[in-house]
Amino acid sequence: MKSSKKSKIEKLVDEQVKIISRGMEEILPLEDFEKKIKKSIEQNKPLKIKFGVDPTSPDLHLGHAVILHKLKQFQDFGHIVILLIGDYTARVGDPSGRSVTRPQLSPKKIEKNAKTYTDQAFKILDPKKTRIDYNSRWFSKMNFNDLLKLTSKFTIARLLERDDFSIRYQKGTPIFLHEFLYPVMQGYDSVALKSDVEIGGTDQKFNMLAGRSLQIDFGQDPQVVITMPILEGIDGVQRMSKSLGNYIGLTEPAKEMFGKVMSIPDELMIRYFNLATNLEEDEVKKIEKGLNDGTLHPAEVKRRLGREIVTLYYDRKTALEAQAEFDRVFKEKKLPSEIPEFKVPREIFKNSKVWVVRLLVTIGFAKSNSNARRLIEQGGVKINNKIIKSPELELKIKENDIIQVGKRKFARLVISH
RNA sequence: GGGGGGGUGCCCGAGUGGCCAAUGGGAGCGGGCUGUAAACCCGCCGGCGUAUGCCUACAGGGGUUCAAAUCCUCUCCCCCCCA
Repeated sequence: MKSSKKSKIEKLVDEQVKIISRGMEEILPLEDFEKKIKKSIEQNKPLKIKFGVDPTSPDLHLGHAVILHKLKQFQDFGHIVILLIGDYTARVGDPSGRSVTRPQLSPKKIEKNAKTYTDQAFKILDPKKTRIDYNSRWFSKMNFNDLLKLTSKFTIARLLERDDFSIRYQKGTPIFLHEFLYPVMQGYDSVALKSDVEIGGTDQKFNMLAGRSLQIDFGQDPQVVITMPILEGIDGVQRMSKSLGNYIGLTEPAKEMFGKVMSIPDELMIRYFNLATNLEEDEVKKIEKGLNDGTLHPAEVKRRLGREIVTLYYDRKTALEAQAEFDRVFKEKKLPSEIPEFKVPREIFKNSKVWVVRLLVTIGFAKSNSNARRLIEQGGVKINNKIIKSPELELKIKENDIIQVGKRKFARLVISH
């Protein structure tokens, strides 16, 4: 009797651990994780899963979604997710990319960003099992004494272990003192929240482990650290990020999403299936096999990937429409079904004609006259599907003329009076 | 506090008096090939309405010179070594 009950709990533990383990990079340490899950089941008490959020760039993309999906799995098991808005740490600035001096964000702006962030996150997360907190809640009350106490728990050598610090140190790029404090602060967040698990990208490993050691110092049961792989952006090389411009945003229109997926390198497809869709492992294995033995055409597989991803954020129907639109524009080279309108102001007309270069700049398809000239000289500009050959051209434009730059920029002209 | 080395275009990085709007690579952009994939090939990559022309640019100010990214000087910033 007693033993069968115990094994039932163990089965539950195994199940949770198995699902959570899928697609993650590391669980540190695994034994602690099993213990925590077990305790949670036995006492029927959900675990607190912490995820730190930077309110400076509120646009979420598929890279963030990797973690959000994992958090959702925790929620499905009944655990509580804490989205910790790093409003206070945002003022410190992330240690990476020191050349960019971040503008100080006003509390209002931070609040707005946080709202945008959580709205997007709830495309995946269950709001009922999510708590939102702000780390200014504890940091703004701290004094210098508290800070000293905290910092005395870390050594420089330990901080220098961290990858990006040691690289910068070796390269001779400056590391500022306040940047050193970043892991300390993130670590203290875990203490303040008494978190059971912290989850983040592999780049956050050090900071999250700092949380563990601080919690021990504060006499708490240390959190388990789960690191998730960092998804490459659509360039296939660098991590997906807004500033690198290689991202697929969660709120992007379905057509954009689909199109961007189609432009990722083939080698990345399986990784995207694993990290950015909900397909079962076995299914992904099948696809991988098909690709390898040539029974599946890569282009077809990529279309499927596009559909899966769009379906996740919209629905099946929208995904199919996005695919149809893609075929229409890029396979059949037809005009998109919807073309954004641009008002052509009267001032740029001269004797009822418009200089092409000026037109391109006015509607924002070229950064400068020189840029517009180059585009034309290189044959990248079409009006009503006819290539413009001379940058000197003055043209008579009519309502609804279609201007195209490159393969994907279209505009329908509207003449304002 | 003392000594040394640096700051160049989106990034890396050459250039140490004229031939420098500044070699090269990366990123980006346009074209070709294709499956808007990758790889590859060609071209562009400060601005100015039409220019063997002008303007703005090599951390910032001042100066030398017919001529400066390059020399001098002051200021600011970064790195290293010693204390």
